[in-house]
Amino acid sequence: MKRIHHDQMARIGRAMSSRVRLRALNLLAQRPWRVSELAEELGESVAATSAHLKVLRAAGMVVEEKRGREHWCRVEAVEIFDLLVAMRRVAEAVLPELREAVRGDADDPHLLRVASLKELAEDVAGDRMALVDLRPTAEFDAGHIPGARSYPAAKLAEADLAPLRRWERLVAYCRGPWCLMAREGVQALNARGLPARRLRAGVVDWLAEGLPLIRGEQGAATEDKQGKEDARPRDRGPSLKETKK
Amino acid sequence: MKRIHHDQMARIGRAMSSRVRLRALNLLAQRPWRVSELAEELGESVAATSAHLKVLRAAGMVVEEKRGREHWCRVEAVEIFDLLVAMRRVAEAVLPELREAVRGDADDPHLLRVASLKELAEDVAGDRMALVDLRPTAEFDAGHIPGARSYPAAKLAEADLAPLRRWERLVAYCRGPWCLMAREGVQALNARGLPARRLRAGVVDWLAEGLPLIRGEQGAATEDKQGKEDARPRDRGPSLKETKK
DNA sequence: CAAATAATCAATAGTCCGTTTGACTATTTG
DNA sequence: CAAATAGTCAAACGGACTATTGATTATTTG
Repeated sequence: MKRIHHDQMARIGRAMSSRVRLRALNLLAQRPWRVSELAEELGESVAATSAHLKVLRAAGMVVEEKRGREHWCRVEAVEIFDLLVAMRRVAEAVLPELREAVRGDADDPHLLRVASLKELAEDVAGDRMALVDLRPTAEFDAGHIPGARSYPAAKLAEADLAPLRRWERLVAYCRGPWCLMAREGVQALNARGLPARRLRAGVVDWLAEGLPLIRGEQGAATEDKQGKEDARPRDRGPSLKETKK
Repeated sequence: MKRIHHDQMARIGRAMSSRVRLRALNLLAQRPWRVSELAEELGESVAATSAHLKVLRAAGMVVEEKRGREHWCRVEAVEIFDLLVAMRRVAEAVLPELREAVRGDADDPHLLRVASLKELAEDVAGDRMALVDLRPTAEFDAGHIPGARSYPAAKLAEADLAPLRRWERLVAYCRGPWCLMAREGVQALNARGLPARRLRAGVVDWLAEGLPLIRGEQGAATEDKQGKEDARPRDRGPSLKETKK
């Protein structure tokens, strides 16, 4: 009886034992993706991506929904956000290379040191600080930290930053602690005279803390809001529909 | 740069992608073990166990210390307890077989329904309830829930249960939610007229909640405390000593 | 209905895992 | 120092994993 349980749990471990699948999971934690879209972002072939998604689905970590000829994949179980954070914490605590990277991060003068995300939420709610979401529009729309403004890193150069100049404290976040966009985005903001700092946490950390996200566009940032209107919102539904054994 | 991080994290996933390694991790979370001792408990050859431990060490999840000709292995990073719990929660939420097992568990009349472990800690501290640790003595000595009394499941039949008769509420726990000892132990206690219930949580859950364990024997339960005096205490030290690349 | 699109599937080849076996190293004990 | 003990290591074998290729299915569009 005991064996079965660990056998099952090993499927979760296996799902998270590949670089590609972990990257995919992190992307899927931001918003639902189509298979080919994901493949492109990952730099993998569609067939390979499809196979990886099959493993993730078999482990129940990703759910797929067919819409016409497109297959939309998403992370559904909220427990997975906790797992991703717990795993990252272990990796950062235990693997020499990552420990060093974390130590280097701590020296980054652009990094915001924050006691807790809840406290940050209060600062934002009290308008004592502006929160900038650097992720692509589709990810912002699928779910962002309350009060955040969308300034996609890719379009920062042409963005009108005037609305941001009235805050003394400016904090930017993106997909997570290892995401390059935040580093580059913060530098770009600084170069344009804005005192922005980088938040290590992303929406995954936010959800793992039990804090709520806000869905839907609200942009107001880049005037051209670009297509992507088909990016369906994250649906934190009651349960997974199928795991197709 | 991003690739490296996910590559590293994948090592953690890989370490947890095998049934045997997961069982080993769960045992190592209870107390430090010697290699051959672990091999026997797992029902695997020493060589195979050694190989698995090598993987776990490479992932930084287990540390080894040589004492004479014996190699003692243990889980050192506290973050790992969180990870084990998070992973179990995902597995139970997402995998059909385990969801069913959990549902079945909920119907178990012997299962204690408890709001939070902290509340349980208060009940035990206030002497409104007795806590019984069913694990082997060595594991109890390496770390147990404060207030728990050691009644190893293996020796319940010969144990003197008289000291337990003065409580109306009796709760037993063991290695974790899937451990057979708790089920059998609770039945044995009930058979002998004690109104014991089973606690789903084990010491891993306890630690993941940030609650403290107590170390050292205090037995008083079975008069013969059996050898095992060499089982060294869990050492929640500052960091891992080496990962030997 | 034919063409185009989105994705899966099946077969293949190369790689990586996990176990076993027997040899080897280090340490203790007589 | 020889024998016993505790583990690791190297080779080998079978099985599983991953990426690629080309074929196949389902759906939409013209």
